[in-house]
Amino acid sequence: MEATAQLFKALSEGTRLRILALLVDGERCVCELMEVLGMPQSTISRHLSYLKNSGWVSGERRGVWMYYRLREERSAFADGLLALLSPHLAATGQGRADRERLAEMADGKQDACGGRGLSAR
Amino acid sequence: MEATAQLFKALSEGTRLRILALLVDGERCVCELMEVLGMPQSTISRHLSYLKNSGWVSGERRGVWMYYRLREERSAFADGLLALLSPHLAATGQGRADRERLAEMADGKQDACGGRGLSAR
DNA sequence: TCTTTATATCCGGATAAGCGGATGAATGCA
DNA sequence: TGCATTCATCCGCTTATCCGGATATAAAGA
Repeated sequence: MEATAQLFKALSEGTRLRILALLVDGERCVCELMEVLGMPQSTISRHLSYLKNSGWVSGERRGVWMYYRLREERSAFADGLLALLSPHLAATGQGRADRERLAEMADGKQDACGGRGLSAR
Repeated sequence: MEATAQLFKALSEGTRLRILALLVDGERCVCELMEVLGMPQSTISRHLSYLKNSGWVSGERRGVWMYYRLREERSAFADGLLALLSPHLAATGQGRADRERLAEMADGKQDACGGRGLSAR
C-alpha cells in the first residue's frame, strides 16, 4: 500500500510527467531535457534521480552524456499504469508542445548541446 | 499535465489508498473508516475532503452520518486508473486486513457507532 | 596535467502536506 | 429547548518537497 503510494508520488509532479512523456519515444540526455523543458540543470537532474530511485527510468553514461530511458523491467501494475499514462500524456497540450520543441531542436541542432548530445535515432 | 499530476497526488498517500480500497465495495460512513483504519476522526475527515476535492469520492448526508462512496462520474483516464488500482490494492496485505477488520465489525456491531452507522447492505 | 563540458549533489530557503487535539456546525431525540 | 452524536474545520506543529544557484565529480581532449 505504501509502496503503491510511493509509485504514485513519482507521478504526482508535472515536470516528472513531462519527462516521462518524452522518454516514451526513446532515450534522452539531460541537456536535451533541459532545453525542451526550459529548466535549470539541477532541477532536471533532481527529477531524473527521483524517477530513477522510484524505478521508472534507468540511466546510462556514454562519454560525457547521461542517457535516460524508461526502465523496461516493471511490475505488472506499473506496466499497466504506463500503458494508460503514455497516450494520455501524449494527448495533452503540454505533451504535444514538448514533443514539437524536441523535433525543432533535432532539426536546427542549435541547442545547448550543439546537437552533439542527440542520440542517434 | 498538471491536472494529471494532481490526480496522482490524491493517490500518493497510503491512508487515502486504504480508504479508496474500502470504498470499492460500497459506501462507508466516517465512523466506520475511523474504526477500520484506527485513526482519529480529524485525520479521516481530512483525507475524505481531499478525495472529494480531487473528484474521487462523493459524500451524502443521511441523518447524522456522512456516507462516502466512489464517484461514478470519472474521466476515461481516471476510470482506467481505478480499474487498474482496485484489484491491485485488494491483493495487498493491508487491503486484505482492512477488509477483514470491516467484516468483523459488521458481525459484532460493537464498534464506535454501535453498528448503527453500518449502512444497510 | 590543465581545461572544458556534462552531470550529480549540496545547500538554504520557501511552500506544501500531514498530524491530531480543539472547536464549531448540523442533526436528531428527549 | 437542551443535550448527545457525527462530522468538518481550525490551529499549531513537524516533516517533506521543490527550487535553483553553487560546488563537486567524471570524462574527453589539448
